[in-house]
Amino acid sequence: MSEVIDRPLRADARRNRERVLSAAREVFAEQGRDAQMDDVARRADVGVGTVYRHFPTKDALLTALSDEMFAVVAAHVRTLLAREDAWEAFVQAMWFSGEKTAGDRAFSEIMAASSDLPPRTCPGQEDLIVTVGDLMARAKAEGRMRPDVTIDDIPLLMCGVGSASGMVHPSRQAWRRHLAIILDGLRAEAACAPLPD
Amino acid sequence: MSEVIDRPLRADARRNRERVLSAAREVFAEQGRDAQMDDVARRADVGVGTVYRHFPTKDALLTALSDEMFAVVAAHVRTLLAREDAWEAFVQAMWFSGEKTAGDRAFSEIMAASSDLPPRTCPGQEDLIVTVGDLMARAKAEGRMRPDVTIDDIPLLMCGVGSASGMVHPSRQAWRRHLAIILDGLRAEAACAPLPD
DNA sequence: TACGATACGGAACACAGATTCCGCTTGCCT
DNA sequence: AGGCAAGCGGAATCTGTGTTCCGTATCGTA
Repeated sequence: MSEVIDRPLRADARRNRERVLSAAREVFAEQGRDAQMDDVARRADVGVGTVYRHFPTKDALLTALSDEMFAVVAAHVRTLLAREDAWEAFVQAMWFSGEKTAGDRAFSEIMAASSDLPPRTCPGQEDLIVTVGDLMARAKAEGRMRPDVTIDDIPLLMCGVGSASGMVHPSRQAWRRHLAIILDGLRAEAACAPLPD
Repeated sequence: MSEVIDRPLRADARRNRERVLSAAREVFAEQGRDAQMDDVARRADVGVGTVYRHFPTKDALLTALSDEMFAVVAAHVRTLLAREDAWEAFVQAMWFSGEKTAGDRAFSEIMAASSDLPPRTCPGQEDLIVTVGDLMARAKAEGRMRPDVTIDDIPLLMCGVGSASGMVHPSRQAWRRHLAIILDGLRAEAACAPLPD
């Protein structure tokens, strides 16, 4: 057992940690997961060494950012649970996720990552699954959502919206059209045949 | 002007070129565009040098494969033009593209590539655009397809299906559910509000 | 069969980008 | 103010891959 007593960070260290995180958010959102650690350091106005002091590896940094993203989305969606109209709440949840996903290249890439290691789950992600699952159950009960969709289909759909969002397209924000089509396809009336499988 | 008289390849060279192409098809389809040239060479049972003799660069190889893919899809879709029912033909075209895209990781990655260079176009791709565009126009005229979709939306949607197809999902071939939802969302009756933009 | 041109294999090289290392600086505590 | 552990910067290192090079093998022709 190594002693994991995390003594409070020194003031400058705490500050730098924040700088690194926020620089990383920007850099990875813009350039995707292939952005370089040096860029992050430069944007944070800090040496690479400092980045590595706070995040032992590039992957750790990306993981931190991704977990954070999930947490943000999960928190927002949780506030939608109170809505009377579950279908409407679900739709809002999707738009919010889309907004976040389409605006963050690294995040969509990470979601799409198929090859990578056993798919790790973070609290935010689990929370999201539960919350959205709840909305879906209610929306189906309302008769507004097609009954054959599953919570498992949602990450897939959002991942699609995210990865496509970087493509060239006459209209910026083409992802909105993409998501609108999907949402229309999820309505109860849209189901003209049961989903395969 | 350099003399581009391409004398016929020597017999063994022609054979090797095929081997390389077919190995590359497999390797890149399985592992995505990050697969290594060495792997391609090994699978083709050939030295790396040989791979490079036929394709001056990894990118050239990927481009060749991608062009080929577009050509295959375009050719198939072209045969659908004869169908009476344009909406049905369009649906078939989408399923065929999905089949091809979902089965080829590198291809979906290339389609999703946003950062990469000015988006190059190959004959197959242009043909595809024309052909699918025609089907769409007719399907709209039939009153079966929502009028606010554009040909420009299609690559986006397919790209989404492709990138999501690698995700973990209880059902293999989850991409079929994904595409089914999108197709339902493209029907004329599904449009409950015009697409954004 | 012999010869020259083509093609081949794969070790060696080059480069990019992640990660480490260590002498120097700075915050915190007495 | 002084001491020192915690942090910092960024040059140097290490590693994984694309690409080149050249001696050798093979093909096609006379």
